[in-house]
Amino acid sequence: MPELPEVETVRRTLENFVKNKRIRHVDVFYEKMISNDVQSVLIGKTIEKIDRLGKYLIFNLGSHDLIVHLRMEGRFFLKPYDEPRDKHEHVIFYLDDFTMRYHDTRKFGTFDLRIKEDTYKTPPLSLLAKDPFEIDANLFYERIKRKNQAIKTVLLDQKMILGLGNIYADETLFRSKIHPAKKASTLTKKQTKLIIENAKDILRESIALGGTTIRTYTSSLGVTGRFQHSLGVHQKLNEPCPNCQTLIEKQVINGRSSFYCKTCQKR
DNA sequence: CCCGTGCCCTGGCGGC
DNA sequence: TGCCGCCAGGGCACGG
Repeated sequence: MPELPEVETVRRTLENFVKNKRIRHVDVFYEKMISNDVQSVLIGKTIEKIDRLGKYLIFNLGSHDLIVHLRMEGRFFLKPYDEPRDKHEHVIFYLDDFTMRYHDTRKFGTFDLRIKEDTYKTPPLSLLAKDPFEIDANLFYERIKRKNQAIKTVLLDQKMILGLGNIYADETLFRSKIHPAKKASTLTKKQTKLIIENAKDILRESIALGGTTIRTYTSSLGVTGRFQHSLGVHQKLNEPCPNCQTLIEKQVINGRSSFYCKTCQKR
């Protein structure tokens, strides 16, 4: 599941190859992903650059932006024009001299076209909070105090704090020694600041290692992340805690699997 | 407004 | 070996 570090890795890698390339043609094999009118706008546009906001990629096409969310399994591959289509390739962009193909086994990914002026003024991007690098700790604490949800749920809420998904939320709470089911409103200011600092550290470390390659999600373009070797608790049910050897437990919180050490992480 | 639930989708896995 | 049912999960719609 690509979170901020994985999406940043994709952005950096992909931009190297497709920057200043023109979209000559687009084939869509799953209509729910891109509608016909969107498709026609894309043709003839040049990919000027690729930005990222949280887990969204923003392809700058001059007058328009194409906003892409990879969700769980979305990936881009670069292939020659004549390479046969894989059954999970749902959108093929024919660029100047090769194709950029959107591959997504679960078809959860999304494409949204906006005229440039609207990109950051309209949903989904207009609704997003700031990421851990930009967020104001005092304001975040004020908002967290009024939340009746578990802190894990709050960290996954992109309107509260941007860029964390299930992996990095679990790891942030582990490093902060806070139980994922702890009510957000009971956190101290000190704990809130600790969460932000640890989230920054973890995201930075992961970006430096090319993200996390776990289970379903491997990046494309030959990039294999290495942060999975740094994980403390996520997906480590019944493995010993790296701090105290207590076996890692799992609890479903608001429908999301949450891994934690019951000894290190206080409720 | 706030919060919880179900949905989207399909490969992979456990159980028999 | 084969088949069935269930699970994973980010964001959003919906309902209490």
